[in-house]
Amino acid sequence: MALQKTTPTKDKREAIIETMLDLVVERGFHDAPMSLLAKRAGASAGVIYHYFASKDEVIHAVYLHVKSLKLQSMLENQLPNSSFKQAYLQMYVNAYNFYRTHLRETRFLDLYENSTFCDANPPTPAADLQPDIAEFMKSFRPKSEGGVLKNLPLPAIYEFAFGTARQLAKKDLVLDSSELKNVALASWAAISDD
Amino acid sequence: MALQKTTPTKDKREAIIETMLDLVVERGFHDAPMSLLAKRAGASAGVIYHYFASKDEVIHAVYLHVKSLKLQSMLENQLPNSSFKQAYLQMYVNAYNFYRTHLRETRFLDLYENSTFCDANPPTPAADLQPDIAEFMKSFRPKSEGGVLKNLPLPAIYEFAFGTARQLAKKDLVLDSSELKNVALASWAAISDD
Amino acid sequence: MALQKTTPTKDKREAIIETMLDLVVERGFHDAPMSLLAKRAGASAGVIYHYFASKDEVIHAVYLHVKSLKLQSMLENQLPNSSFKQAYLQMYVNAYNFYRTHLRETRFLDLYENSTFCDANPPTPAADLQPDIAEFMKSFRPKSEGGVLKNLPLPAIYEFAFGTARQLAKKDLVLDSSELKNVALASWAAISDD
Amino acid sequence: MALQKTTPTKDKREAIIETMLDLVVERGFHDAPMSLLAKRAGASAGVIYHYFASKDEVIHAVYLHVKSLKLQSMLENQLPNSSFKQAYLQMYVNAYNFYRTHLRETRFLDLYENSTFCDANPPTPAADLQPDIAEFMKSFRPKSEGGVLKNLPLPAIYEFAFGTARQLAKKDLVLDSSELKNVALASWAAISDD
DNA sequence: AATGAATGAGCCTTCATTCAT
DNA sequence: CATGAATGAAGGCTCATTCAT
Repeated sequence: MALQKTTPTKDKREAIIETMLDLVVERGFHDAPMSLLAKRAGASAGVIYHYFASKDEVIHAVYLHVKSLKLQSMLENQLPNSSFKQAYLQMYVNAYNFYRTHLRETRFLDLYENSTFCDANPPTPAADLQPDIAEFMKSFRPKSEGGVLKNLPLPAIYEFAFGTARQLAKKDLVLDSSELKNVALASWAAISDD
Repeated sequence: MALQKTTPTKDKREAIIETMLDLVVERGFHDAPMSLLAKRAGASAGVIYHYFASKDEVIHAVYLHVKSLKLQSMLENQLPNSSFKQAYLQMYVNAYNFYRTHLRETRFLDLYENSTFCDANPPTPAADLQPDIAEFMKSFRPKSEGGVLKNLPLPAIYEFAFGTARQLAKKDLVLDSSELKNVALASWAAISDD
Repeated sequence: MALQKTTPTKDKREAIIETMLDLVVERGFHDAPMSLLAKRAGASAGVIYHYFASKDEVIHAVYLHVKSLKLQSMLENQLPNSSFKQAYLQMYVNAYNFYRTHLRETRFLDLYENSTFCDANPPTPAADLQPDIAEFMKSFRPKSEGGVLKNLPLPAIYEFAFGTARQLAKKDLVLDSSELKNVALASWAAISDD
Repeated sequence: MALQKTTPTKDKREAIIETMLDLVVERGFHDAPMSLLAKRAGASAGVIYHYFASKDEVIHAVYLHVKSLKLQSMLENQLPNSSFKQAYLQMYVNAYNFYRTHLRETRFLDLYENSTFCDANPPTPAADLQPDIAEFMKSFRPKSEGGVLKNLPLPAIYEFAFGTARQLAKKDLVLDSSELKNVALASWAAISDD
C-alpha cells in the first residue's frame, strides 16, 4: 500500500512542472497564466505557491528539469574504448536524437534562452557536464588549447558541433540514420582536420 | 513640395518602428507596452492606431524592417567575377558582420522567431533572397539537386552556413578578420568537398 | 459654458481623493479596495492609475489634502493685535473646532499616522506652518529656547497644547464654548507660568 | 503533577500571543499573516485554530494581555499615606515609565485602538481600574462631581493627565526624572487649582 | 493535539484598445 | 491627424481558514 505512492507531494510538484512546460510551449511564457496552469495541473491557484515562490520559479524549475533530461541523453550509447572521433559522432547523434524526440523540451529551451529570464545565469557549457565526460571535454578544444580540434574559437567549435545538431533537429525534416551520419561527419569536417 | 511631404508622416511611422525595436530588445515583447512606446516615440497612445492596426502589426512591421536591412547587407562587397567559393566566403563574412554590428536587430530576430508571433509565416529561406543572387542560389545546393555542395539536406547546409554565422555573431567574442576567415573556411569544409 | 466646468480632470482626481477618505475612515486602509474606490468614485478600476501611481499614492494624496485643510483652519479668526496668550487660546479653539467638525479627516489622520505609511516622512510640526505664524512660533517655545513658555521639552508643550485639543475633539462629548474656553485655559496653565 | 501540566499548552498559547504582538508591531495587522505567525511561534498553521477561533481572536487576546500588563504597572510604588497630589504624580510617572519601557506594547495599543477592531468595545476608563485605586478615583474628578480637580469635562482631565503621559512616552526624547517631574507638575497645573 | 497541503475569494495592478474632443 | 482619459478583462499573488491524516 505504502509502496504505491511516489509521494503525493512530489507528484504534484512534478505535475506543475510538466504542465507549465506544455503551457509555455503551446502559448509562450506570457500566455501561460497561473490560473490555467492550476486548472490543467489539477491544483488550485493557491497551492502552486506552496511549491514555488513565483511564476518565474516554476519556469526556472522547468528549465532545470529539461536541462537534466538533456544531459542524461547526451551520454547514452558510448562505447567504452571508442576513439575521440567515434565518441564525438555518437554524441552528435545523441544530441540530434534528443532534440528530435523532445521537441517540446527543445522548444522550451529556445524560448527560455531567448527570454529575459536567464540573463543572469547564462548556462555555462562546462557546468552542464558531468565528470563522466570530463576526459572527452579535454580533447574537445582547439589544438592551441591542448585539444585535438582546428584552431577555431571555442564558441565556433560548439556552434559547428552541437549548435547545428539542435538547429537541425527543429526542422521539419527527419534525418534517417545515414543522413544523420553524414551530417555528423560534415560537422566533424568543420571542426577537425582529420 | 511633394517631396517634402513624405517626411512628417513617414517619420512618425519610422519613429514608432524604431522605438518598438528598442523596447522589445530591452524588455521583451510583453514588457513593451503601447503606452511606453507612445511616450518614447513622442506620440500619443492613440495615433499609433492610425499607423498600425494593433500592437502585433507594429511588431510585424519591425520584423519586415529588420529583414530588409539584413538582406541588403548580405549582398555587399561581392566582386563581379568571383568563384562560387569566393562568393560564399564573402557572404559568410557579410552575414557575420551584419549580425555582429546589428546586435539589436539580431536580438529582435531571435525574439521574433522564437515567439508565437510568426508561427504561421515561417520565413522561407528562398523568400529572403532577391534576384541578384538567384544564380548564386542555384549552386548553393547539394550536388544531388544540381548544386555544388555535399549531399546533405538543404537545411543542414543552411545551418552549417549562415546559421553558424549568426550564432557566432551573438557571442561575446569578436572575431578578427583572420579568425573570421578561418571560421568561414570551417563552414565551407562542412558543406563542400572541395 | 466653458466657465462652468472646473476642469473635469481635477474633478475626478478630487472625487477619488474624497472617496478614498470616506472608504478608509469607514473600513480602514486594508479594507478599502481599489475596486470599491473606483465604483464609488464613479470611475473604472483602471483610470485611477492614470491619476495616481498606486493605492499608496492615493492615500498619500488624501493625507496632503487633509493636512492642507487643517492648516487653513488653524489660522482662522486671529485678531491683528492680540497678545500671545490670546492668539494661543484662539488657536486652541481653532484646533478643537477643526478636529470636532472634521471627524472624518481627524479619523483619517489617526489612521494614517498610526500606519506604516508615513514611517519615512514624519510630519515635522514646523513644516506644517506657514509664514503667517512664523512669529507666533518664535514665542511658542520654552523660555530656555527664547520663547515665553515653561521650561518643558518642546514635545511636551505640543502635547499639552494641540495634542489635547485633538484627543478631546474625538471624544463623544461636545464642549460648549465656555467649557472649551476652560479647557484652553487649562492647557495654558500647563504650558505657561502667566 | 497537576502543576506541571499548565506548561505545554499555556506556553504555546502565550507564544502565539507574544509572537502576534511582535508581528503586528513590526508589520501592521494586515501584514501579519497567520502563516508567518505560525512559523515564528513554532507552531503549525492549523494548531493556532485550536487555541483561537480566528485571527481576530488572537489579536483580541494580545490586547487583553497588554492591557493587563499596563494596569499592573500603573499601581506601582505608591506610598501608603501619600496625599492625592503625591499619588497622582506617582501615577503619572508610572504611566510614562510603562509606556516608555513598553514601546512595543504601546505601539500595539495605538494600532489596536485606531483600528476597526475595537469599534464595538471602547475601553471605558473605569473598566481599566482595579479596586485598589477605587478611592483614588473618587477624588480624580472635577469638584462639581465630588472630586478635587478643576471643573473640566472628565475626558479633558484624562487627556491632560495620562493621555499626555502616553503621547510623550512615544516621542524620541527620553525625559530624565527631573524633566519628568516637571511635566507631571505641568499636567497637575492643567487639572488642579492647587 | 498537531500537521501542512489545499482552497478560493479577493487584492492591486497592467495594458491593448477605444473614442470624445 | 492627434490627444489622452477611460475602459475592463486579466494577471500574478496573498492569506484566512479547513481538513485528511
